[in-house]
Amino acid sequence: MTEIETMSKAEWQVMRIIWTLGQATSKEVIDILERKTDWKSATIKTLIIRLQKKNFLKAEETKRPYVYKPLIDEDLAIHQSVNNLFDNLCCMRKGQAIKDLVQNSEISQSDISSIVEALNAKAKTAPEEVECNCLEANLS
Amino acid sequence: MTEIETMSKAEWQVMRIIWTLGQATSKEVIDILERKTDWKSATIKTLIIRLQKKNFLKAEETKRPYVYKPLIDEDLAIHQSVNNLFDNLCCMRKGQAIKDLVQNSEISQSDISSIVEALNAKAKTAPEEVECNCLEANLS
DNA sequence: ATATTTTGTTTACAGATGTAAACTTTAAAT
DNA sequence: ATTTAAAGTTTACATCTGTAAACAAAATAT
Repeated sequence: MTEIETMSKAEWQVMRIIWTLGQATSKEVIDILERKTDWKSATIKTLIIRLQKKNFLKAEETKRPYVYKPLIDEDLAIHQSVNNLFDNLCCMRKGQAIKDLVQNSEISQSDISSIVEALNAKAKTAPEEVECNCLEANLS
Repeated sequence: MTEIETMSKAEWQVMRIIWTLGQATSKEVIDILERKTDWKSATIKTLIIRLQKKNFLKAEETKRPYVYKPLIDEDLAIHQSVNNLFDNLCCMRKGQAIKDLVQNSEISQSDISSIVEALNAKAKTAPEEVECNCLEANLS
């Protein structure tokens, strides 16, 4: 199976800026992150370089300063990260974890409706109980 | 602020077993993980030791073999991990991320109801839109 | 044209993580 | 009492991550 490159916490901060702007120069990223964090510009440069090595970013090198663009879709990255974390959890407890998340996150009216809808659909075939498989040989 | 010790992916596997059993000897953990993974027993021993150093586990050392017990509640650990990850995300996208999670997780009927209830409560005060703050100086 | 500033690349280094062998101490078997 | 087996501790080593300085190349200012 292909090695899944993961994004570190610090790298997430860089990606969020570039996703939000669509593309950005290193200066733009540095200016924003210097306001958000106490990282030195050198640190942010390192993160940009690592993100390129991991193929999360590419530099448009036709002219200086380079313009950095995302190579991965934000929603896909979120999907992968979140599912990767949930793979660690006892499947019996994922429901509670989601509830906890709902209670601790700001969510818009339309997202709330959308989640409720997904839950209603899910209820049609959901099991009464989800069994813990933490001791089983089975991968997951 | 107190340094937050985090649990690595491999360490999660160990903790899940001990949480599920309530307590366990290293042999029990090793037997189960050798069926689940291709880790050598030495690897699992290392994980147990690291978990003790991080204060996630303690050994009952009154008699051999030691009995290892969790020092952190499973739900609390899940809460911390999940929220830690969600802190990385653009707040505008958390709703979608939760929906995605709902669709990709097995959830029991009762958990579904419970989440719907939480969402209904949330809807009472939820904003129409959640603004992206990825470029703001503000922490988080 | 040269000095200076900006931007990009290399090198650095400590701590965390995955992965495990080697060693030590204790308990069990002969 | 000894040998052996099991359990626990130390050491090891590569890669990843946080954090950044030093260096090189290009662009800008003088």
